[in-house]
Amino acid sequence: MIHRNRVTIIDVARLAGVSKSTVANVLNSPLGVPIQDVTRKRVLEAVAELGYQKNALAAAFSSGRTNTIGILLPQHHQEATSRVYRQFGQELFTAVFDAACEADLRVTSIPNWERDASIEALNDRRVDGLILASIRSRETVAAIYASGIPCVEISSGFGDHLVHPDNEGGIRQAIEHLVGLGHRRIAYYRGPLGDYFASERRYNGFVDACQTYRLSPDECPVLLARVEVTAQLELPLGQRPTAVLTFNDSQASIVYDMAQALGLSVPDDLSVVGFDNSLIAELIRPGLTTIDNALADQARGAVARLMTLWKRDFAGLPVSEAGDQNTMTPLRIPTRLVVRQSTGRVPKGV
Amino acid sequence: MIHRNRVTIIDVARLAGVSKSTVANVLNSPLGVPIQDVTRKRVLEAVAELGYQKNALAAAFSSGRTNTIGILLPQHHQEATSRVYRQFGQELFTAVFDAACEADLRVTSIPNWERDASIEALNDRRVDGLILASIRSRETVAAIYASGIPCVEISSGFGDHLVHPDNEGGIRQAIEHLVGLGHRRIAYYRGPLGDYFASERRYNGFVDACQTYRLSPDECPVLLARVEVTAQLELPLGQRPTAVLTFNDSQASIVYDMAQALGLSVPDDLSVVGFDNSLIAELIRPGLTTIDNALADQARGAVARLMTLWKRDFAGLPVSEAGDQNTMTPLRIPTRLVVRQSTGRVPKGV
DNA sequence: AAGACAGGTTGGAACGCTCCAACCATGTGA
DNA sequence: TCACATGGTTGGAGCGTTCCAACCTGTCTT
Repeated sequence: MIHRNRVTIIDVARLAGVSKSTVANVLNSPLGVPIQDVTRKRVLEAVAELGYQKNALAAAFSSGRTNTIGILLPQHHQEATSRVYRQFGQELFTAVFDAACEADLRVTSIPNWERDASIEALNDRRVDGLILASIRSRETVAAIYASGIPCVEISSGFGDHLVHPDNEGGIRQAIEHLVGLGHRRIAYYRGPLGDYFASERRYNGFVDACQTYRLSPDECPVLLARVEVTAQLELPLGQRPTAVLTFNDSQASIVYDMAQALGLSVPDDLSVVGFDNSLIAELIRPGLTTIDNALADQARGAVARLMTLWKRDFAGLPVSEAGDQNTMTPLRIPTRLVVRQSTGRVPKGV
Repeated sequence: MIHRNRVTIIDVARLAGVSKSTVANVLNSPLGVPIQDVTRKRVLEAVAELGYQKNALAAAFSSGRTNTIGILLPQHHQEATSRVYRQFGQELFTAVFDAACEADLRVTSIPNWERDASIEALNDRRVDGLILASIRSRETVAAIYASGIPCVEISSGFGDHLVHPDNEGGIRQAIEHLVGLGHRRIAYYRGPLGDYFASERRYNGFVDACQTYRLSPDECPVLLARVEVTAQLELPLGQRPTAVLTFNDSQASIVYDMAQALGLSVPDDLSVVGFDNSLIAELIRPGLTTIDNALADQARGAVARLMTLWKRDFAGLPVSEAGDQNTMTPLRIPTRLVVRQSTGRVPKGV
């Protein structure tokens, strides 16, 4: 070990002619310990003169708080995981990172967890809390909650502390947009994804919105497989959907490809709406109209939630205290419609 | 502080009937301390029985080693930063993360650095080393090196320890591919990016490759601005480039848009080749032929380099020891041509 | 005058590891 | 027999903070 002889709090104390406790009080002043202005000034001068830097490691060890959030991304490693899918995790990481920075917290990515079930390894005190992203295994989530580390889930729904986009509302916004353009035959391509939390919510949102806007279920089929989409698009005008709403942007790009194969133009013959406003929506042509899932807001919400859990933890209350409404209520983040070029008025003759 | 009464190494020692040093020796066995099999067994049983988990924080504090790599992504925060650009940083983070996992290391993302020049804040002992990604400020890099934290640069070239893709070789592969398809008029869209490390290398690679393949500089213009690209593509067949090679994938998608605006089909009228094999290359249509920058290999290389720096540090040698060839030589990672649908045979009649 | 109290400061224990010098057997060569 | 190495184990110092009870010095209250 190469302990370059660093300046410690004691050196500062000596130079300033005070005790190390006083130095600590000055440096951690937000804690509310009163200090005379003269003293504070002397200490700060000594700090500046010696170029003192707090040893974050020692502080963390002593206090038990690391000011670090761990983030668990789903199946980060699996070779089979497609790049588009990883993309979501990466965007989420960035969003959490930015939110954490605003709160002066650090972020680390936690490895390997789903593969070797090494959830206990989380317990090594390196993080004060966890953010779980889009986890699909109920057991995993349960085990993590059981470990006692404060944690918040984003885009999944197994545990106590949830943050997710307003999936139903987002779908409603999409339908509203399409209805406004004259569409009545709107298919929902639910896609092959089964076990996502969002999948179910969005599906429910679709059914609800159809009722709200008095769209007949016959005219608004829910499609599960690619062949079904193709079959629908092959129907003659007047019978085929004039718009397809998809579970996420990646599915929308699949619809693009199918439409092209059938000689249908987006948006002239077919309007397409995605969900998430991921990078792909920006990149594919025509630009995809989609529902922004407000990832940055989700992340901010998750970080804030984590911080309230800490505060409560600090006050000594049990985490699962019943009746603590404001932390147990899922945080639902408003979505926003982003209109690009993939949606247009319903074709003439419908 | 909520010190849940956790199991410590001393509890294990007591149960196993040995000293805590012995427990430590068993648990850190790779260090080469010899231990009797009976003892090891007893200790491990005690560990299992008590469910002992090493307090990583205490270990880090005591040893001064955190087994954590910090990664500095460029301009992470700036609002103006485009999503496509962030994408690179995100992919890099993932690549480093994966590489670090293989080496049993953690990764944290370091905030705010370019904005408030808080490089000293890196010195808080939270990380053992740094990976700098595509930094554009020579001063920043110099300051970080000066701080004494071992660090390796990816895709920039200011300091002592570099990892970068074989930019020249990649461009050569691209040219070779195009020449093989019959192209002679190959434009290089260098784009507006000025101060990237890779920018210069790739440009040099282009000039070299043109010489190698005896392509005349007149027929192979280097384009800096969009208007120049448009001007070139407006020339009649026989005079206009039949292929455009771009500095990166994002530029290639711009060329797509310009070609479409001019009624040129990719790849029938115009072949396009990108660089990086980023997500965008996969997503845009037609799929973009591009040079894979082997980010995963770059990351692995960077992590490995960092580890050799630690080893050397540990041996007490000065970091900037002259003549240490194998750590001072930049690591050049081979690239790979990825052929998709954006390249085809040169149009008839050229 | 004595007590209570507030503002400001202090000393030292505690955190749970790592690391090292020292130690104890036992075997080996001279 | 002694010196010496070798395998295995141990006790204790040290890391640099945080946190708390205690303390000091005034001022206010009764």
